[in-house]
Amino acid sequence: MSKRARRSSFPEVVIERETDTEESSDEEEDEVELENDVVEADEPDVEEEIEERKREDDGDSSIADKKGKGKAPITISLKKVCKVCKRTGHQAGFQGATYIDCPMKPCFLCKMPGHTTVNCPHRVAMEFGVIPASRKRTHSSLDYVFERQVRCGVPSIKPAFVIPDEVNCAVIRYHSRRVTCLEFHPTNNNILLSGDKKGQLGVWDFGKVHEKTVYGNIHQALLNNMKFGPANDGTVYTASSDGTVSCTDLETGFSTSLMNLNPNGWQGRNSWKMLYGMELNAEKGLVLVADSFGFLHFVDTRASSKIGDSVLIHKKGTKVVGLHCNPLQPDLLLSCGNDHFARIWDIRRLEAESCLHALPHKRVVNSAYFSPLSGSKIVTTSIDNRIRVWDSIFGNLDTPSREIVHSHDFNRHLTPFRAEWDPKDSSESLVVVGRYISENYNGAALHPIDFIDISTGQLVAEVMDPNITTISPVNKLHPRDDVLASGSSRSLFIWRPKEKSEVVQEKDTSKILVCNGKGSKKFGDDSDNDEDDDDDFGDGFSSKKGKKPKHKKTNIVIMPSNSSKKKKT
DNA sequence: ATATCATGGACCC
DNA sequence: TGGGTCCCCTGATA
Repeated sequence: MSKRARRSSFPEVVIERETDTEESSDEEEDEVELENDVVEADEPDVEEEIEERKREDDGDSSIADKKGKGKAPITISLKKVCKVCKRTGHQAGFQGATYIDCPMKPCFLCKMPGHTTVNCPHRVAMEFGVIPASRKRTHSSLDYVFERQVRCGVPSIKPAFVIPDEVNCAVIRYHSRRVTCLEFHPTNNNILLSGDKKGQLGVWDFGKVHEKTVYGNIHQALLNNMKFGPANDGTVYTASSDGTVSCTDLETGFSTSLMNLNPNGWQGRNSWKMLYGMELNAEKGLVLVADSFGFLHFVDTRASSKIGDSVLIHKKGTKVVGLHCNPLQPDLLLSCGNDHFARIWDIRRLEAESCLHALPHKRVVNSAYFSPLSGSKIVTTSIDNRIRVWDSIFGNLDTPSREIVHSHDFNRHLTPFRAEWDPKDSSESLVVVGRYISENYNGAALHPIDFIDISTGQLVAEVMDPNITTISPVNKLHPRDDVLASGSSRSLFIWRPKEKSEVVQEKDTSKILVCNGKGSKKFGDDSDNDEDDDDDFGDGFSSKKGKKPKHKKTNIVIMPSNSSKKKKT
């Protein structure tokens, strides 16, 4: 009790010397256990003790003598130490399902010093975790023009957003590594393609749930991007960190390599080229693909070979992570990368330094997309935890027209977060993006998927499922249906609006597939009687944080990986 | 319950 | 500019 009271009286940043009696009695106990080996005299304060330990580590002579007397060196942990800043007096980490930030670090959400996530103004606000920065140039002449001449053409009542907020079906541990990208089939409404870190390509008919295929022979490393062939929707183009672009027939899995940037194999990391962003130009029959050294390459789809010279489009030696062509003017190319810029190019006049606009960011830009219908807006996701909206008509592109603070931190073990447009939203304002930071939902730490109205900066909806305890960085909204596909770790989820899914659920009873041999072993015995399988989804769902999630009754079908995946090699 | 690891980018000099 | 070091809300596996 006294500990807690004292902590709450702390100033936010300063840590006082440890003089608390209760704490020091703890220390003494520890020291007794340590046989008074290291700290004997007057109680030094903690920092001094740490110093002493350091000196010991460095082989300070007097301590070394002590060691020489046969006593084993002892590392003491007098107090609980913050795992983030290694100081005492506080601890960062989960308390139940709530994460306590280290007060010595800048806010984990907005990156500003002086407060933590718990009392971050961007979290305390109504929008809860998402708040817009104030609009720039609020009374410019452009705004006046917009209000007078354009607003009247825009329907005054925005159509209500339909949010797919309930998991309708899923494949648990579909992939053997984390999902890196998702793509809906352009004509078949129930087909979802997924790429993973290993380079495998998944084809899933989520209408039939069980119909799924994994092609494992296309790439050797991360499948970073894919696009359907514009002329033939039975083929898909893929770009990978193995440095190749492939074209794969979805029926047969037969795949041809169109380009290989590492023809001589592994020559060290300084020369190994990886492909990230990819885009198609149907008109010209081109695949545009960008590598990890800042270069853009062209592949002729008809000749199946690289053509033309590569062009440096981002700072030399930095990764270009995203490419997107303007939906109305396909010659306009948007690129983004690790040099903290998103850039707009005209591919008809493309050469180094020829970019039309450079959109500066504070950190790496994970993604940059033109708005899907008019192409007049741009949404970028940057690892400074901000989503930026740039307006090419009503803004000057020098500064974003809006910045939205949103938790989507970089983590080397996660697929980078990307805010994705809703292609069905005629107002071009709805965006979906996964959230990194967790929230305590009835005792479970969950990472929701956020729907943000970028015209207001407001959080329209946050969707989560108590059974999805992992972060969902990969999300895609269906081009025609009210469906959200999300990739979370190795699993895929299909979300639909609640009412609709309940109707469907009555008809079809097997909505969740559990793959992977180990998972299936645990549940293999129950696989036949899917009447009362409401205990668990599979061990991919077991929660580390907080209490085990309780959830509604769901039917589970367990498919051992070797039988369910017809892996073509 | 707990330890280990995978391994990209920031940041510092 | 390049090498060394650090890393927090992971997630799978031992």
